[in-house]
Amino acid sequence: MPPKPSVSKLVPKVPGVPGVTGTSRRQQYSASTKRALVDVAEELFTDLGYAAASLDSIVAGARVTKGALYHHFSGKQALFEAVFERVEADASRAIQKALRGRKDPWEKALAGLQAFLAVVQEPRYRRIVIQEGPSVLGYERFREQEERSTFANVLEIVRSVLSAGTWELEEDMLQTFARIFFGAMSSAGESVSSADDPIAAAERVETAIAFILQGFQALADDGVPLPGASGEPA
Amino acid sequence: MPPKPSVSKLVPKVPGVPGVTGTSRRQQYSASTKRALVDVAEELFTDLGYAAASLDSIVAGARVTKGALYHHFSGKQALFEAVFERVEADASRAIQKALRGRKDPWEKALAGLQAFLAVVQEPRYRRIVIQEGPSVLGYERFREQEERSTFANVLEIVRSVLSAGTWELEEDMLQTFARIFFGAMSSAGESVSSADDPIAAAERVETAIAFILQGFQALADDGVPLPGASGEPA
DNA sequence: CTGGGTACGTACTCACGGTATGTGAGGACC
DNA sequence: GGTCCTCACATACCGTGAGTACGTACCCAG
Repeated sequence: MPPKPSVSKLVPKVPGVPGVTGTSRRQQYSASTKRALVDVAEELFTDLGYAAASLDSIVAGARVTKGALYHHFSGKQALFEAVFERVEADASRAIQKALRGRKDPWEKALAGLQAFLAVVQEPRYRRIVIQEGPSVLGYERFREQEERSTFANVLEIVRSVLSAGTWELEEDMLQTFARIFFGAMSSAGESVSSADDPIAAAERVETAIAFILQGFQALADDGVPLPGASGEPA
Repeated sequence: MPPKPSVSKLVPKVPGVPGVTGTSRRQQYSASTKRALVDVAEELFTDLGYAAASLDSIVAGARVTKGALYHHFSGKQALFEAVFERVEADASRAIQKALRGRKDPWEKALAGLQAFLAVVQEPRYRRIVIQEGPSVLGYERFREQEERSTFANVLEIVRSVLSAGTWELEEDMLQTFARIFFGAMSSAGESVSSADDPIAAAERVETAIAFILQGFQALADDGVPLPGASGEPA
């Protein structure tokens, strides 16, 4: 027996800007429902976690059915990836915004650190990227994603800081330092967000990182070469 | 209709040491099946991940039924926790073993670092603890577990190193430093295990960490106090 | 106005975690 | 060495949720 489609319950959903050229109304509707799916998915994944957020509840929240979901995404994991990428992109933008304008490497580093610590506080970033990301995407895909978003920022900062002291060091070693700092900041960020007093904890992290960087400077002043350096410190 | 129990297909499983006192044969059998369940679960969780490893496949591998599983564990998550705790405990023991005997804090730090890097290479540790741990256990429980196993080792090392230079610093700040180093080593460890040349990567990590610690020493020699220090450097 | 294709909706299957209930082998006690 | 009780499982079943097959209404081109 064919399903009874009932009366057309088409509500205009989102009208969209009328003056937009190039996209038909159909495409606008489609993009709108896709966005709605990602929006609801982000919220439910954040609140309940990946496993506990059922597709039924997601499509219900977006006021569509599974047919729509499987039209736009190949499955639950693909939907999660879309959410993941958006959260990561937002985080990356927030950090880059904090970096904009700063010229001094050390100032950049501090600003970047603060922005990163702020991002790690966001529940959606903690849940979707840090907590569920590795498990759902698998480590390989997870690393690939981070590599070209948040980690890229850290790498850039570390590069500018380490090459500031007229050091020239190998790319491998720079990557290693960036990894170390990235991990340090991630872990520190978590401890900040779960601390009783996050503000004080953030300050402690900042002073600790600053202290480490200060040590770098002291070594540079003493003429100690960076490991893997091809040039000599000033 | 009551189930037909068929013929008793009881094979002796594991005889157990006959001379063990205090435990009845029943208890020995029970403990043996429990161990078998955890063994198989560890293997399947490592190879397939938490979600993809079905309870049916686990009980089949252990040659029991779900009745046995639910007699020993309250559910899938509880089984995972048992696996998790064992992997963590093994890792912690491995690190402590590497530390045993070393007296010099710097030597201890290096040995601990090497042991940690070795542990992070193990597939089961990577998969169960790092990858699936936060997602399955939830961040709170995950942190609690790490707090009293692997992280405890790192904390001890950091404490001995930082207090070696006649520094006396606040517990909060020490925790912060330990967190930072723990995260740094975790992240570095991952990059090591996924590198093309893990041995060279491990060496880079060691030199990088050593360089950071060297910076600490340089600052100490220059009379720069550690942040949050109540005492003065020598 | 009419075909075609897109963007869904409907109804279904199957796998998997969890549960209710049965049962037979220890082991304690007399 | 019989009796009885309990523990350590086995069996059969259920609900949920991811994924799928298929149908259909609406938009746009011609």
